[in-house]
Amino acid sequence: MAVSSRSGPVRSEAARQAILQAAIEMLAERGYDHLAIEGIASRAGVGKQTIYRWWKSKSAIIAEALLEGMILGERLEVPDTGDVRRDLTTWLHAVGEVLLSSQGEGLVRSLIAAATDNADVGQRLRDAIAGSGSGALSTRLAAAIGSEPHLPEGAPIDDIAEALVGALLLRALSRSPLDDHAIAALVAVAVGPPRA
Amino acid sequence: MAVSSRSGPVRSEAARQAILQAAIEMLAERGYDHLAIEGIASRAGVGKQTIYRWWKSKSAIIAEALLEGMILGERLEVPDTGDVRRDLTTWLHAVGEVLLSSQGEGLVRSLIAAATDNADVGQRLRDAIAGSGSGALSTRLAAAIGSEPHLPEGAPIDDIAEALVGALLLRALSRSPLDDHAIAALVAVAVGPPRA
Amino acid sequence: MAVSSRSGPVRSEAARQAILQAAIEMLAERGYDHLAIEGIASRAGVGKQTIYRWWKSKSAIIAEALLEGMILGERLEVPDTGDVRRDLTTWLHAVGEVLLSSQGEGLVRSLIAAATDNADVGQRLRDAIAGSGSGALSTRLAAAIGSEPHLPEGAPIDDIAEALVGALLLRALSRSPLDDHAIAALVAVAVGPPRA
Amino acid sequence: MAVSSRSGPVRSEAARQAILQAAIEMLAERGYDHLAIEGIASRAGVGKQTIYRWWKSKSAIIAEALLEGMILGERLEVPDTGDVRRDLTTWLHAVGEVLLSSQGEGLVRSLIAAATDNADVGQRLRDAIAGSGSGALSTRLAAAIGSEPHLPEGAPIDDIAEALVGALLLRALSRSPLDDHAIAALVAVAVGPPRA
DNA sequence: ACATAAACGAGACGGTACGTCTTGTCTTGCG
DNA sequence: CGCAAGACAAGACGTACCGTCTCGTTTATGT
Repeated sequence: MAVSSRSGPVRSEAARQAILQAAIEMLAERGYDHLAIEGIASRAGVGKQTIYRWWKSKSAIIAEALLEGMILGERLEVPDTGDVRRDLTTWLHAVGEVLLSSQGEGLVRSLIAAATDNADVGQRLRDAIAGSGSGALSTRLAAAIGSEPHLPEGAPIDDIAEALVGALLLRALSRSPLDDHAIAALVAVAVGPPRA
Repeated sequence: MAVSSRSGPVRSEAARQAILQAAIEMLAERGYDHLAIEGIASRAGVGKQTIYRWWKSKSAIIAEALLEGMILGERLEVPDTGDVRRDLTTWLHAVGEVLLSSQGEGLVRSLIAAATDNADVGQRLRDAIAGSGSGALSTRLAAAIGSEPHLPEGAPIDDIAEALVGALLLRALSRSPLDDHAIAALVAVAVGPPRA
Repeated sequence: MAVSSRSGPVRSEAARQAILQAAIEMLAERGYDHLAIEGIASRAGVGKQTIYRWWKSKSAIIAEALLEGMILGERLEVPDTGDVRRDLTTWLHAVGEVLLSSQGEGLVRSLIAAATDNADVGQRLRDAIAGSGSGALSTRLAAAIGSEPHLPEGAPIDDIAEALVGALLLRALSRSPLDDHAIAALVAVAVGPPRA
Repeated sequence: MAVSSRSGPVRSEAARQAILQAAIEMLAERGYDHLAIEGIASRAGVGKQTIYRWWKSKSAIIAEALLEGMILGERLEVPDTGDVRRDLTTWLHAVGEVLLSSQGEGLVRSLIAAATDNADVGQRLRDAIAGSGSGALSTRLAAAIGSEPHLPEGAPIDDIAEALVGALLLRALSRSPLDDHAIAALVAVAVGPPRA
């Protein structure tokens, strides 16, 4: 004898998808602070009220899109060849390219801007990159425990990952290129100086 | 025998100061994205055109105020007692309080938001905290070279400082509190695990 | 079986009225070129966009108010006692007072200024005064056909009316008072010299 | 032993001419209400203060240019062939062309707009057209006294001229074309119906 | 099947802020 | 001391969005 609470139509999944899709497209195109709810509604073919009914702010839309993996996708997975220095180096090169690419330039900063007024975005941004899933940075570092000077048993894996990601954000904010030298230095910070 | 390039009135220093002052006050009060140029002009008793004549955007105003030390001031200097672990711990406690305080909450995120559309702000933010002046983090770490496991001769001081600051920004974005455990972990990332 | 062309909210008649009312009040108070759209919006308790949505310029607002009879009203009707000379004289005295009165001073010139960038205003201004409704000048002259030297069968009634109104506008522009002598002369121009 | 009343340079005639010239050019190009004092100063190569020092408003500049004959020039002189009907017809055709021409379109309305906030402009506008110099309308009508039905001895010449000019202004304001029919009607108003 | 009622698209509304333009005054240094 | 140049406080311009609110239409239940 389950009772339904009300009659009438349910939330339109098509509208939800269209909104998220329009949001991430326009985020990439115009950046977070030229992203307008009216623009999203118009591009998604949706009334503004449909957005306001389900989300509190535009940052909440971004947070949801981020959670669904619609933004960063799998572009930033850390490889695992067994050699953690090589893997980190490879990954940092990939990240560096995203930071500089025409589509990524601005995207990362846009996400930071979104995080600025929505803690969820910040958390999901951190989890998505440093987090503990498969392909995530923490996981990769954990697998290397014992093999590098800075990664003894009990090393603060999560904090190392966080510091690494933080350093990348800082570079994104100051538009410093992530060149070979910087990459080597970051690897050294994370796992220790190369053996002689 | 300097020659002046033109005649006519000269930039009003009083107006410049009033604008910067009004900007940082309102930044602290209302956050970066409720900071309005009209509001700054009105609070500074200045015409809008006087702002647009000299700055390209509100983030440029913040960048200039930051450069003049009107925002972070000397609140974030790293102490130097000779014991780098103790000094970092003390400093991180101070930073943690700024991040949580009613006046600092939002201020750091506001600066990040400003950095989001102005590379200068990002650079000055980094320099102001990680930079190499007296009382700056890099300087303090350099002084400790040789005394800690992660700080041998040739350690990538600047990158360590950057990673530390980045980690703090990331915590600011995700509103993670900077508790004793996190502080200890960050110290370990920077200078290595405590000796037995 | 009329079909509506779209769904959604409908134009607010209250806002429209408030805008027209505010516009004519401020026109009388401050004159056409100190009439600001922002001022109208503010006095009408309306957003600026609500004005721009429906009118192209401030002169279009004046044109509409004029069309609705909100400005000149019935102040300028030509009387009809059967004696066209007496009627014109009476009417010109009334017009002269409007031109000189504190509320009319400026109002007529303001309407001329509005006509300056909106043909509709010019047309409605002409129609409202010279036009062919009941109480209008043309009508009164037509009724007098055959009774005066300049008004034989086939006289160019409309052009006489237009010339008369034009002469009044020219006096308004040059701030020449409309004294008894001028009135008599204008009557003579319109209907001919008095009989001996 | 003439004494000068003060030291220092004297009003620059070159600047005065440049200002008047720039003003009438821009008046023709952009219309009275897009005519900006800054624009005049800039085009004339003059400081704004030099304008404000000598004129109270932009309409005063127009008034002065009008007085000097820099605007209407001799374009509107009434011919005198001895046949007043023909002369008026010719003149009205010329006026009609000015009203419709690309350079005159707007110019007349601009002058009306200027008259709107400067009685001098109105007066000079009337005098320049209806006035009593050689080639002026009143003069031409006076010469025809006795030869036409509406022009007996003692006819109100000045008022007829004024009514005619007023009718033209009204047509300029309402953008009514001055076609052959209208011209014939105006001639009839001024001098009476054509003889059978 | 029908009534109910929520979700929808559209978009008008009162507002705030934008970045630009112009006003009239003031300031500086040249001639 | 007149002038060209131009900074200044003030404030209106017309545009872009905000978040709320009405419309009229379109579904999905519950009766």
